[in-house]
Amino acid sequence: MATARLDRRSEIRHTAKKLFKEKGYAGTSMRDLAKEVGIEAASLYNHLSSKEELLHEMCFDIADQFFQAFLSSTAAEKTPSKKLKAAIKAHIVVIANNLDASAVFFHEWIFLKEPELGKFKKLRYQYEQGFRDLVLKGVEEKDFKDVNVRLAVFTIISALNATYDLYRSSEKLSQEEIAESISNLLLKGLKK
Amino acid sequence: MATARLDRRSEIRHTAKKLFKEKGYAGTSMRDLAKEVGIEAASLYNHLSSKEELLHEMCFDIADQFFQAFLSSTAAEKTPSKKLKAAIKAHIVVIANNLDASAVFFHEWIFLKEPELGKFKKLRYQYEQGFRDLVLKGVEEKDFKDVNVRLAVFTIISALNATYDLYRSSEKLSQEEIAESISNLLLKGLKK
DNA sequence: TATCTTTGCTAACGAACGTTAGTAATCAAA
DNA sequence: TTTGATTACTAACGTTCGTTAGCAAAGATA
Repeated sequence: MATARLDRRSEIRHTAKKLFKEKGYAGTSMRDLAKEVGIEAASLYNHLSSKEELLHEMCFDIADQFFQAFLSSTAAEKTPSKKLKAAIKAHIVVIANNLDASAVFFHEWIFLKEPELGKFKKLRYQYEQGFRDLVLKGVEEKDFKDVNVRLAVFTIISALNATYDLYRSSEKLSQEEIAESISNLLLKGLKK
Repeated sequence: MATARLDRRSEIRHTAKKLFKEKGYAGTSMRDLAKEVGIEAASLYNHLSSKEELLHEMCFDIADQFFQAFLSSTAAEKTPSKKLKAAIKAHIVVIANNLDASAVFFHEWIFLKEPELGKFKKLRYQYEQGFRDLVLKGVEEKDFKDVNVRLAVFTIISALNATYDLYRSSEKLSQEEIAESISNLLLKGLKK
Protein backbone atom coordinates (compact mmCIF):
# COMPACT_ATOMS: atom_id res chain seq x y z
CA MET A 1 0.00 0.00 0.00
CA ALA A 2 3.04 2.23 -0.33
CA THR A 3 2.23 4.24 -3.44
CA ALA A 4 3.42 7.66 -2.22
CA ARG A 5 1.32 9.66 -4.65
CA LEU A 6 3.89 12.39 -4.63
CA ASP A 7 5.42 12.04 -1.25
CA ARG A 8 3.07 11.66 1.68
CA ARG A 9 5.49 13.36 4.03
CA SER A 10 5.59 16.49 1.88
CA GLU A 11 1.90 16.33 1.13
CA ILE A 12 1.06 16.31 4.84
CA ARG A 13 3.32 19.25 5.53
CA HIS A 14 1.95 21.19 2.59
CA THR A 15 -1.62 20.59 3.72
CA ALA A 16 -0.76 21.44 7.32
CA LYS A 17 0.55 24.85 6.26
CA LYS A 18 -2.66 25.52 4.39
CA LEU A 19 -4.88 24.49 7.29
CA PHE A 20 -2.84 26.22 9.98
CA LYS A 21 -3.13 29.39 7.95
CA GLU A 22 -6.87 29.05 7.32
CA LYS A 23 -8.04 27.87 10.74
CA GLY A 24 -5.07 28.53 13.00
CA TYR A 25 -2.82 25.99 14.69
CA ALA A 26 -5.08 25.50 17.71
CA GLY A 27 -8.15 25.51 15.47
CA THR A 28 -6.85 22.69 13.28
CA SER A 29 -7.15 19.14 14.60
CA MET A 30 -5.08 16.20 13.48
CA ARG A 31 -8.34 14.70 12.24
CA ASP A 32 -8.94 17.81 10.10
CA LEU A 33 -5.47 17.40 8.64
CA ALA A 34 -5.88 13.68 8.05
CA LYS A 35 -9.22 14.15 6.32
CA GLU A 36 -7.79 16.79 3.97
CA VAL A 37 -4.93 14.44 3.09
CA GLY A 38 -7.32 11.55 2.66
CA ILE A 39 -6.13 9.19 5.37
CA GLU A 40 -7.00 8.44 9.01
CA ALA A 41 -5.64 10.58 11.83
CA ALA A 42 -3.61 7.74 13.29
CA SER A 43 -1.88 7.20 9.95
CA LEU A 44 -0.38 10.67 10.13
CA TYR A 45 1.95 9.39 12.81
CA ASN A 46 3.76 7.21 10.29
CA HIS A 47 5.06 10.48 8.82
CA LEU A 48 5.50 12.80 11.79
CA SER A 49 6.05 12.55 15.50
CA SER A 50 3.68 15.22 16.79
CA LYS A 51 1.50 18.16 15.83
CA GLU A 52 4.00 20.51 17.42
CA GLU A 53 6.75 19.21 15.19
CA LEU A 54 4.85 20.50 12.15
CA LEU A 55 4.71 23.98 13.63
CA HIS A 56 8.41 23.99 14.57
CA GLU A 57 9.44 22.98 11.09
CA MET A 58 7.32 25.66 9.44
CA CYS A 59 8.47 28.47 11.69
CA PHE A 60 12.17 27.73 11.64
CA ASP A 61 12.30 26.90 7.96
CA ILE A 62 10.83 30.30 7.11
CA ALA A 63 13.12 32.02 9.61
CA ASP A 64 16.09 30.51 7.79
CA GLN A 65 14.81 31.72 4.47
CA PHE A 66 14.38 35.28 5.74
CA PHE A 67 17.92 35.32 7.07
CA GLN A 68 19.52 33.97 3.94
CA ALA A 69 17.50 36.26 1.71
CA PHE A 70 18.49 39.31 3.75
CA LEU A 71 22.16 38.45 3.69
CA SER A 72 22.47 37.61 0.02
CA SER A 73 20.29 40.51 -1.15
CA THR A 74 22.03 43.24 0.84
CA ALA A 75 25.55 41.98 0.13
CA ALA A 76 25.26 43.01 -3.50
CA GLU A 77 24.38 46.65 -2.77
CA LYS A 78 26.46 49.60 -1.61
CA THR A 79 24.32 52.41 -0.19
CA PRO A 80 21.93 52.00 2.77
CA SER A 81 18.92 52.95 0.69
CA LYS A 82 19.81 50.43 -2.01
CA LYS A 83 20.48 47.79 0.62
CA LEU A 84 17.16 48.53 2.29
CA LYS A 85 15.30 48.35 -0.97
CA ALA A 86 16.96 45.02 -1.73
CA ALA A 87 16.10 43.66 1.72
CA ILE A 88 12.49 44.74 1.30
CA LYS A 89 12.28 43.02 -2.05
CA ALA A 90 13.92 39.88 -0.68
CA HIS A 91 11.53 39.77 2.27
CA ILE A 92 8.53 40.10 -0.04
CA VAL A 93 9.85 37.36 -2.30
CA VAL A 94 10.28 34.91 0.59
CA ILE A 95 6.69 35.56 1.60
CA ALA A 96 5.40 35.25 -1.95
CA ASN A 97 7.15 31.90 -2.31
CA ASN A 98 5.72 30.65 0.99
CA LEU A 99 2.28 32.17 1.27
CA ASP A 100 0.81 29.67 3.71
CA ALA A 101 3.92 29.08 5.78
CA SER A 102 4.51 32.82 6.11
CA ALA A 103 1.06 33.39 7.55
CA VAL A 104 1.71 30.59 10.02
CA PHE A 105 5.10 32.06 10.83
CA PHE A 106 3.56 35.45 11.62
CA HIS A 107 0.52 34.35 13.59
CA GLU A 108 0.93 30.86 15.01
CA TRP A 109 4.40 31.09 16.56
CA ILE A 110 2.69 31.84 19.90
CA PHE A 111 1.88 28.14 20.13
CA LEU A 112 5.54 27.16 20.13
CA LYS A 113 6.65 25.76 23.48
CA GLU A 114 9.93 26.45 25.23
CA PRO A 115 12.71 26.15 24.40
CA GLU A 116 11.72 26.68 20.76
CA LEU A 117 9.65 29.74 21.63
CA GLY A 118 12.63 31.56 23.09
CA LYS A 119 14.81 30.54 20.18
CA PHE A 120 12.19 31.82 17.77
CA LYS A 121 11.88 35.21 19.44
CA LYS A 122 15.64 35.59 19.46
CA LEU A 123 15.89 34.81 15.75
CA ARG A 124 13.17 37.29 14.94
CA TYR A 125 14.88 39.97 17.00
CA GLN A 126 18.19 39.33 15.27
CA TYR A 127 16.57 39.53 11.86
CA GLU A 128 14.91 42.83 12.67
CA GLN A 129 18.22 44.05 14.08
CA GLY A 130 19.66 43.62 10.60
CA PHE A 131 17.11 46.15 9.37
CA ARG A 132 17.79 48.48 12.30
CA ASP A 133 21.56 48.41 11.69
CA LEU A 134 20.90 49.20 8.08
CA VAL A 135 18.60 52.13 8.80
CA LEU A 136 20.93 53.45 11.49
CA LYS A 137 23.81 53.40 9.02
CA GLY A 138 21.66 55.29 6.55
CA VAL A 139 20.80 57.93 9.13
CA GLU A 140 24.46 58.36 10.07
CA GLU A 141 25.48 58.69 6.44
CA LYS A 142 22.71 61.27 5.84
CA ASP A 143 21.14 58.96 3.27
CA PHE A 144 18.04 58.74 5.49
CA LYS A 145 16.18 61.28 7.56
CA ASP A 146 16.88 61.47 11.28
CA VAL A 147 14.09 59.11 12.27
CA ASN A 148 13.43 56.97 15.32
CA VAL A 149 15.16 53.88 13.99
CA ARG A 150 13.25 51.32 16.01
CA LEU A 151 9.91 52.84 15.06
CA ALA A 152 10.82 53.18 11.40
CA VAL A 153 11.91 49.56 11.14
CA PHE A 154 8.83 48.46 13.02
CA THR A 155 6.68 50.28 10.47
CA ILE A 156 8.56 48.86 7.51
CA ILE A 157 8.52 45.27 8.69
CA SER A 158 4.88 45.47 9.73
CA ALA A 159 3.96 46.59 6.24
CA LEU A 160 6.05 43.84 4.66
CA ASN A 161 4.75 41.08 6.90
CA ALA A 162 1.19 41.70 5.84
CA THR A 163 1.92 41.10 2.16
CA TYR A 164 1.04 37.39 2.37
CA ASP A 165 -2.53 38.66 2.37
CA LEU A 166 -2.12 40.41 -0.96
CA TYR A 167 -2.31 37.56 -3.42
CA ARG A 168 -5.94 36.42 -3.21
CA SER A 169 -7.27 39.60 -4.77
CA SER A 170 -8.71 39.86 -8.25
CA GLU A 171 -6.18 42.51 -9.11
CA LYS A 172 -3.14 40.46 -10.06
CA LEU A 173 0.05 42.02 -8.81
CA SER A 174 3.52 40.71 -9.47
CA GLN A 175 6.14 40.44 -6.77
CA GLU A 176 8.05 43.19 -8.57
CA GLU A 177 5.10 45.57 -8.57
CA ILE A 178 4.43 44.93 -4.90
CA ALA A 179 8.06 45.31 -3.88
CA GLU A 180 8.50 48.42 -6.00
CA SER A 181 5.33 50.05 -4.76
CA ILE A 182 5.92 49.35 -1.08
CA SER A 183 9.60 50.29 -1.06
CA ASN A 184 8.80 53.48 -2.96
CA LEU A 185 6.12 54.42 -0.48
CA LEU A 186 8.35 53.70 2.50
CA LEU A 187 11.42 55.40 1.04
CA LYS A 188 9.88 58.37 -0.76
CA GLY A 189 6.50 58.80 0.94
CA LEU A 190 3.00 59.33 -0.32
CA LYS A 191 3.02 63.10 -0.38
CA LYS A 192 4.13 64.92 -3.50
CA MET B 1 -22.32 35.76 47.59
CA ALA B 2 -22.99 38.63 45.25
CA THR B 3 -20.18 41.01 46.08
CA ALA B 4 -19.32 42.06 42.51
CA ARG B 5 -15.75 43.10 43.31
CA LEU B 6 -15.91 45.63 40.56
CA ASP B 7 -18.35 44.09 38.18
CA ARG B 8 -17.93 40.44 37.34
CA ARG B 9 -19.35 40.88 33.90
CA SER B 10 -16.74 43.50 33.01
CA GLU B 11 -14.00 41.63 34.80
CA ILE B 12 -14.66 38.51 32.76
CA ARG B 13 -14.66 40.42 29.50
CA HIS B 14 -11.51 42.27 30.44
CA THR B 15 -9.74 39.04 31.33
CA ALA B 16 -11.01 37.32 28.19
CA LYS B 17 -9.46 40.02 26.02
CA LYS B 18 -6.15 39.55 27.76
CA LEU B 19 -6.19 35.76 27.42
CA PHE B 20 -7.46 35.73 23.83
CA LYS B 21 -4.58 38.03 22.94
CA GLU B 22 -1.96 36.00 24.81
CA LYS B 23 -3.01 32.49 23.89
CA GLY B 24 -5.45 32.97 21.04
CA TYR B 25 -9.20 32.33 21.02
CA ALA B 26 -8.91 28.64 20.25
CA GLY B 27 -5.98 28.31 22.64
CA THR B 28 -7.94 29.72 25.57
CA SER B 29 -10.39 27.42 27.36
CA MET B 30 -13.32 28.53 29.46
CA ARG B 31 -11.55 26.86 32.37
CA ASP B 32 -8.46 29.04 31.73
CA LEU B 33 -10.67 32.10 31.77
CA ALA B 34 -12.52 31.03 34.91
CA LYS B 35 -9.30 30.30 36.76
CA GLU B 36 -7.87 33.72 35.91
CA VAL B 37 -11.05 35.36 37.16
CA GLY B 38 -11.04 33.21 40.28
CA ILE B 39 -14.25 31.25 39.81
CA GLU B 40 -15.31 27.91 38.35
CA ALA B 41 -15.90 27.49 34.63
CA ALA B 42 -19.60 26.80 35.05
CA SER B 43 -20.03 30.06 36.97
CA LEU B 44 -18.98 32.02 33.90
CA TYR B 45 -22.34 31.17 32.36
CA ASN B 46 -24.12 33.37 34.88
CA HIS B 47 -22.47 36.30 33.05
CA LEU B 48 -22.33 35.25 29.43
CA SER B 49 -24.13 32.89 27.09
CA SER B 50 -21.22 31.40 25.17
CA LYS B 51 -17.53 31.68 24.42
CA GLU B 52 -18.33 32.90 20.94
CA GLU B 53 -20.35 35.78 22.34
CA LEU B 54 -17.18 37.13 23.97
CA LEU B 55 -15.40 37.15 20.63
CA HIS B 56 -18.32 38.81 18.81
CA GLU B 57 -18.51 41.57 21.37
CA MET B 58 -14.79 42.30 21.20
CA CYS B 59 -14.58 42.35 17.42
CA PHE B 60 -17.66 44.46 16.75
CA ASP B 61 -17.03 46.87 19.58
CA ILE B 62 -13.59 47.67 18.17
CA ALA B 63 -14.95 47.90 14.65
CA ASP B 64 -17.39 50.53 15.88
CA GLN B 65 -14.62 52.49 17.51
CA PHE B 66 -12.53 52.50 14.33
CA PHE B 67 -15.45 53.79 12.29
CA GLN B 68 -16.37 56.55 14.67
CA ALA B 69 -12.75 57.62 15.11
CA PHE B 70 -12.25 57.79 11.34
CA LEU B 71 -15.36 59.85 10.76
CA SER B 72 -14.88 62.37 13.54
CA SER B 73 -11.13 62.78 12.92
CA THR B 74 -11.32 63.37 9.19
CA ALA B 75 -14.35 65.64 9.34
CA ALA B 76 -12.31 68.38 10.97
CA GLU B 77 -9.65 68.51 8.24
CA LYS B 78 -9.68 69.97 4.73
CA THR B 79 -6.87 68.55 2.56
CA PRO B 80 -6.44 64.82 1.83
CA SER B 81 -3.01 64.72 3.45
CA LYS B 82 -4.32 66.35 6.62
CA LYS B 83 -7.32 64.05 6.62
CA LEU B 84 -5.07 61.03 6.17
CA LYS B 85 -2.78 62.10 8.94
CA ALA B 86 -5.78 62.59 11.22
CA ALA B 87 -7.17 59.17 10.31
CA ILE B 88 -3.81 57.55 11.02
CA LYS B 89 -3.62 59.23 14.39
CA ALA B 90 -7.19 58.25 15.21
CA HIS B 91 -6.55 54.64 14.26
CA ILE B 92 -3.47 54.48 16.46
CA VAL B 93 -5.36 56.03 19.37
CA VAL B 94 -8.15 53.45 19.17
CA ILE B 95 -5.55 50.69 19.26
CA ALA B 96 -3.65 52.29 22.13
CA ASN B 97 -6.85 52.55 24.15
CA ASN B 98 -7.73 48.90 23.44
CA LEU B 99 -4.44 47.04 23.33
CA ASP B 100 -5.79 43.58 24.09
CA ALA B 101 -9.03 43.87 22.18
CA SER B 102 -7.23 45.24 19.13
CA ALA B 103 -4.92 42.26 18.99
CA VAL B 104 -7.94 39.99 19.20
CA PHE B 105 -9.69 42.03 16.53
CA PHE B 106 -6.75 41.62 14.14
CA HIS B 107 -5.95 37.96 14.69
CA GLU B 108 -8.91 36.09 16.14
CA TRP B 109 -11.73 37.23 13.86
CA ILE B 110 -11.16 34.06 11.81
CA PHE B 111 -12.99 32.17 14.55
CA LEU B 112 -16.18 34.14 14.02
CA LYS B 113 -18.96 32.02 12.55
CA GLU B 114 -21.41 33.05 9.90
CA PRO B 115 -23.28 35.29 9.69
CA GLU B 116 -21.05 37.40 11.94
CA LEU B 117 -17.96 36.49 9.91
CA GLY B 118 -19.41 37.93 6.72
CA LYS B 119 -20.61 41.01 8.54
CA PHE B 120 -17.17 41.50 10.02
CA LYS B 121 -15.37 41.25 6.67
CA LYS B 122 -17.80 43.70 5.15
CA LEU B 123 -17.22 46.23 7.92
CA ARG B 124 -13.47 45.92 7.57
CA TYR B 125 -13.70 46.40 3.82
CA GLN B 126 -15.85 49.48 4.25
CA TYR B 127 -13.45 50.94 6.77
CA GLU B 128 -10.49 50.42 4.46
CA GLN B 129 -12.54 51.88 1.64
CA GLY B 130 -12.65 55.11 3.63
CA PHE B 131 -8.87 55.23 3.44
CA ARG B 132 -8.87 54.34 -0.24
CA ASP B 133 -11.36 57.10 -1.07
CA LEU B 134 -9.20 59.51 0.83
CA VAL B 135 -5.99 58.53 -0.93
CA LEU B 136 -7.70 58.52 -4.31
CA LYS B 137 -8.95 62.06 -3.69
CA GLY B 138 -5.41 63.07 -2.76
CA VAL B 139 -4.02 61.60 -5.97
CA GLU B 140 -6.66 63.36 -8.07
CA GLU B 141 -5.95 66.67 -6.37
CA LYS B 142 -2.20 66.21 -6.91
CA ASP B 143 -1.67 66.28 -3.17
CA PHE B 144 -0.36 62.69 -3.35
CA LYS B 145 1.87 60.90 -5.84
CA ASP B 146 0.24 58.79 -8.52
CA VAL B 147 0.40 55.55 -6.54
CA ASN B 148 -1.48 52.26 -6.70
CA VAL B 149 -4.20 53.27 -4.26
CA ARG B 150 -5.10 49.80 -3.08
CA LEU B 151 -1.49 48.90 -2.45
CA ALA B 152 -0.71 52.16 -0.69
CA VAL B 153 -3.66 51.83 1.66
CA PHE B 154 -2.78 48.21 2.29
CA THR B 155 0.71 49.28 3.31
CA ILE B 156 -0.52 52.07 5.53
CA ILE B 157 -3.12 50.03 7.35
CA SER B 158 -0.77 47.09 7.78
CA ALA B 159 1.73 49.35 9.47
CA LEU B 160 -0.94 50.85 11.70
CA ASN B 161 -2.50 47.55 12.70
CA ALA B 162 0.76 46.28 14.11
CA THR B 163 1.09 49.14 16.59
CA TYR B 164 -0.68 47.24 19.36
CA ASP B 165 2.64 45.40 19.66
CA LEU B 166 4.56 48.58 20.37
CA TYR B 167 3.73 49.27 23.97
CA ARG B 168 5.51 46.48 25.87
CA SER B 169 8.96 47.80 25.06
CA SER B 170 11.29 49.46 27.54
CA GLU B 171 11.44 52.52 25.32
CA LYS B 172 8.33 54.42 26.32
CA LEU B 173 6.65 56.03 23.37
CA SER B 174 3.60 58.23 23.57
CA GLN B 175 0.67 57.87 21.20
CA GLU B 176 1.66 61.24 19.75
CA GLU B 177 5.23 60.19 19.05
CA ILE B 178 4.08 56.97 17.42
CA ALA B 179 1.42 58.64 15.34
CA GLU B 180 3.75 61.45 14.29
CA SER B 181 6.59 59.12 13.41
CA ILE B 182 4.51 56.67 11.42
CA SER B 183 2.50 59.25 9.52
CA ASN B 184 5.68 61.16 8.71
CA LEU B 185 7.34 58.04 7.37
CA LEU B 186 4.33 57.09 5.29
CA LEU B 187 3.70 60.59 3.98
CA LYS B 188 7.24 61.86 3.51
CA GLY B 189 9.34 58.73 3.26
CA LEU B 190 12.55 57.58 4.85
CA LYS B 191 14.92 58.89 2.20
CA LYS B 192 16.32 62.37 2.54
C1' DT C 1 10.06 -16.74 -3.20
C1' DA C 2 11.03 -15.16 1.50
C1' DT C 3 11.83 -11.14 4.25
C1' DC C 4 11.81 -6.36 5.83
C1' DT C 5 10.10 -1.80 5.69
C1' DT C 6 6.59 1.29 4.85
C1' DT C 7 2.07 2.88 5.23
C1' DG C 8 -2.44 2.28 5.90
C1' DC C 9 -6.35 0.64 8.95
C1' DT C 10 -9.55 0.00 13.39
C1' DA C 11 -9.95 0.60 18.13
C1' DA C 12 -9.13 2.83 21.99
C1' DC C 13 -6.62 5.60 25.74
C1' DG C 14 -6.98 9.50 29.07
C1' DA C 15 -7.43 14.29 29.00
C1' DA C 16 -9.61 18.44 27.88
C1' DC C 17 -13.34 20.81 25.66
C1' DG C 18 -17.91 23.91 25.94
C1' DT C 19 -21.87 23.69 28.29
C1' DT C 20 -26.07 22.30 31.33
C1' DA C 21 -28.58 20.89 35.58
C1' DG C 22 -29.44 21.40 40.09
C1' DT C 23 -28.61 23.61 44.36
C1' DA C 24 -26.91 26.60 48.17
C1' DA C 25 -25.61 31.08 49.72
C1' DT C 26 -25.93 35.90 49.49
C1' DC C 27 -27.88 40.43 48.77
C1' DA C 28 -31.60 43.94 47.60
C1' DA C 29 -36.25 45.09 47.72
C1' DA C 30 -40.83 44.45 49.82
C1' DT D 1 -38.74 39.32 57.62
C1' DT D 2 -40.11 37.13 53.80
C1' DT D 3 -39.21 37.01 48.74
C1' DG D 4 -36.81 37.05 44.43
C1' DA D 5 -32.95 37.69 41.80
C1' DT D 6 -27.86 36.93 41.52
C1' DT D 7 -23.99 34.38 41.68
C1' DA D 8 -21.33 30.88 43.16
C1' DC D 9 -20.68 25.83 43.70
C1' DT D 10 -20.31 20.47 42.43
C1' DA D 11 -21.28 17.07 39.21
C1' DA D 12 -21.74 15.57 34.99
C1' DC D 13 -23.15 15.41 29.83
C1' DG D 14 -21.50 14.27 25.26
C1' DT D 15 -17.85 15.57 22.09
C1' DT D 16 -13.43 16.18 20.51
C1' DC D 17 -8.57 16.28 21.35
C1' DG D 18 -3.58 14.28 20.46
C1' DT D 19 -1.75 10.07 20.49
C1' DT D 20 -0.68 4.87 20.97
C1' DA D 21 -1.21 -0.19 20.14
C1' DG D 22 -1.72 -3.76 17.21
C1' DC D 23 -2.37 -5.52 12.87
C1' DA D 24 -2.80 -6.15 7.67
C1' DA D 25 -1.57 -5.09 3.04
C1' DA D 26 1.78 -3.67 -0.25
C1' DG D 27 6.26 -2.68 -2.30
C1' DA D 28 11.35 -3.15 -2.17
C1' DT D 29 15.22 -6.07 -1.49
C1' DA D 30 17.44 -10.50 -1.10
